[in-house]
Amino acid sequence: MQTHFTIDCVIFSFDEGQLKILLAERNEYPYKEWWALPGYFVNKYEEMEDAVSRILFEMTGLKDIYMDQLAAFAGVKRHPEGRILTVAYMALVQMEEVKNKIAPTSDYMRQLKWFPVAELPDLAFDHRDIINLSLERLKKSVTYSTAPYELLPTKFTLTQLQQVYESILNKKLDKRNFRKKINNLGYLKELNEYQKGVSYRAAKLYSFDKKKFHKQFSQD
Amino acid sequence: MQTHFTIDCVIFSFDEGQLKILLAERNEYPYKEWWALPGYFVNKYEEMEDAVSRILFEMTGLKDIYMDQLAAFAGVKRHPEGRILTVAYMALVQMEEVKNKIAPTSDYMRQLKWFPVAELPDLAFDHRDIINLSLERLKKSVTYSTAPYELLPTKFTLTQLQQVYESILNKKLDKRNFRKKINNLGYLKELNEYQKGVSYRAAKLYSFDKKKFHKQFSQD
DNA sequence: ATATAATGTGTATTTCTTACACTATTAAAT
DNA sequence: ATTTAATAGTGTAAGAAATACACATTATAT
Repeated sequence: MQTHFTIDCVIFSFDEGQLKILLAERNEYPYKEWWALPGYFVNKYEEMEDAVSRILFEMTGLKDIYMDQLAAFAGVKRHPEGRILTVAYMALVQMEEVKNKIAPTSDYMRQLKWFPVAELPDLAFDHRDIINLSLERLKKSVTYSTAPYELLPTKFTLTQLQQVYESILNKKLDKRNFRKKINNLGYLKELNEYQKGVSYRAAKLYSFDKKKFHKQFSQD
Repeated sequence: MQTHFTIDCVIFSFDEGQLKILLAERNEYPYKEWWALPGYFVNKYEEMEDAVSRILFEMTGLKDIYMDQLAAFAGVKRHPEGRILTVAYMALVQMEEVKNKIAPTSDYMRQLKWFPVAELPDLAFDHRDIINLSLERLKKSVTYSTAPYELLPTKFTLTQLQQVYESILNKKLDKRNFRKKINNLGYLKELNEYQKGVSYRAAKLYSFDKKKFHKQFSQD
C-alpha cells in the first residue's frame, strides 16, 4: 500500500515579547482559505532534508533554516481524500532576520502571517495537534538547548532572554533568580554595548557563545 | 507522489543486568537472513496505532504493549527498491512477562532474539540509526518517566532499579546517593517482602505507585 | 564455624533553588 | 530645571538537592 507524503513546518519566532508561529492561508482545496502550517508534498526521489528546504522556501521564501523533525502524523481521516502522511518539522528563527523575506514563492498559499501562540486561529487538518506537540517539545528543550538564542537577535538584553523563557514555559520567572542562573551558564558574553532607542534606562547587551555551549554539553 | 509506508518497533527489555533489544531475523529479500527491527507495511485504511499493534503481534506475538512514536525515517536510499518511509516506535517491556510469549506469527521473520545493546549485530536498512536515536530518547527520559518501572517486574529491588538506570545512562552510579534520591521520589512503595532464591542476603522488594507518579507530574 | 556475596546505611561539603524589595538610570513631559 | 514614567540592575538568607566517600550486616553454602 502506498500513501501520499507531505512535510509541514512549525516556524517559531519571538517578537513584541511573544512567541509566534508562522501560518499560511491556503489557496487550494481542501481547507481553501483556512490557516495552516506551511507545507507541501515530497517528491519521489527527494531526500527529506532537501524536501524540507525546498518546501519551506516555496511556501515562505525562507532559506538555510535548521529544521528539527518533530513527528509523523498519519491519521486515516486527517485528509478528506484519504490518508496523507505528514512529517512535521520545527524551526526557530530570528524575527528581524526573516521579517522582510517572508513571502510565498508558489501559488499554494495566499499569504503568510505571524500569530502569537495564545491567539491561533482555527487550523486546517490536524495542524493544531502538530503545534501542540511542538510546543511541548520546545518547553522540554528550553533549558538544555540553544532554542532561546535562535529566537533572539545576536545581541540581546537579559530581559528579552527572560521573556523568551517565560513565553515558552508559559509562566513568570523571578528577575533576580533568573539572572543568577543565567550568570552561571558560562556561555553568555556580556558586551560593552547598550540597547538603543528606548525612552528609559538602556539595558546592557549580551551575546551567545555557541562554541562554549557545545563544549559544555559534549563533556557529558 | 506516493511512498510505501512501514512501521518498525524498537522493543527494550532488561534482563541479566543488561538493557536488551528484540531483533528479528528476516526471511525475505532484501536483507534476507539479516537481523532487523520487527516491522512491516501499514495497510491502506489502517490507523497507525492499529497498525503498530497488528505488526507488533505478527512479528513478535506481543499484544497490548504501549508504543511511543520515535521518528520517521525516509531516506531515498534506505531501501534498495526505492524509498520506503518507516515510522519507528519504541516500547519497554518486562522480560519475565514476555519471555515465553515471543514468537513470530507470520512468515516474514524466521526467529527472534534479545540482544544486549552493547552487542548488537549488523542490522538491515538504517535500523542501527533508529536504535541509536531510541537510545538517546530513552536516556533523556529515564529520570522523568515511568521507563525504569516498565522494564522491571512489579516487585523489584533497589539494586535492580539502579542497574536499570546504569544500563540506560551507560555509567555507574553511587549506591548511597542513588538510594537517597530514590527515597525522595515519593512514588516508590517499600514492601514487607524480600527477594527469594538468592544465595546471599535477600534484598527488600519495592513497587512503583503509578498514581502517585502521575499526580506529581500533573502539578506542573 | 567460616567464607562468600551482596545489602543497607550517614555525614560533611558544595551547589542550586527559592523568596523577596529597593535604588539607579534614562528620556520625555512639564 | 524639575518631575514623571518606565525599566535596569542588584544581594542575602534559608532550604533543598547533589556529591564524595567506607564499613558493618545478613543470608546462604560449604
